[in-house]
Amino acid sequence: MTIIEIPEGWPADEDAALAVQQELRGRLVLGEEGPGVGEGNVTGVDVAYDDERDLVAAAAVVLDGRSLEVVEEATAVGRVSFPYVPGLLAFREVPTVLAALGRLSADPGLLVCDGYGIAHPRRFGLASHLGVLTDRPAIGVAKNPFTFTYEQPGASRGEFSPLVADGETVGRALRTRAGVKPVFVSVGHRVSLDRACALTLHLSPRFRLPETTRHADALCRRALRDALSTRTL
DNA sequence: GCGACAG
DNA sequence: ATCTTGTCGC
Repeated sequence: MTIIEIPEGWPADEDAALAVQQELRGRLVLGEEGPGVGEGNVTGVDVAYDDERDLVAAAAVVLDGRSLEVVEEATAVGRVSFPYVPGLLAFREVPTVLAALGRLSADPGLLVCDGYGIAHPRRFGLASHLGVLTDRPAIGVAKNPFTFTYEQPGASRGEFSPLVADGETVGRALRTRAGVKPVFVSVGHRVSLDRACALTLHLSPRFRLPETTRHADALCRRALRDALSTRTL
């Protein structure tokens, strides 16, 4: 199996990463409504790590936007390209995720990321970063509130409350399952917040997390396990 | 200065 | 993210 190399010129430290982030932030497109619910494909992306061996496995799983059936899967294994720094998560995941996406033959359609979009210290989280680099609509569905504040949304599925940063609404705490902790949705690129939430609900008919991220999560763990057993090191 | 902090 | 046993429940 080929191990994805870290790209030439990849930021080597936080200052360099911040500069790249600022530059890419200028290409962010907001104000577009985005794909309709049930329209086209939806692709979940996720990664799993083995810090011990400095490896990261990424998965991209394409689902049919209407039936949520799997259309295609792809994986890639790479070297960890950056330490985990809150606010710079994308620099840790992007090279391998792009490699996995590049191995798809189907149209990825909407990108559904495990993390945040513009709900971010500098309004440019993982979902925005991947959206801009691929120029595709993207949303972020995170499992934790990060540094943001929010009021508990109502207990019924579909209820939500604003996710706030510096007095500004940057996303929503959205209840995808009655009585279960909400997920945290934010716009990534070329999708409105209303649409991002409607899509998230459609993608989460049974469990708290969207089917896209559930599939991607299972696949990247599998890919990492396979990579570790297939090689001698 | 210290603590918190997506994955 | 990952380290980790059993256990309660659909």
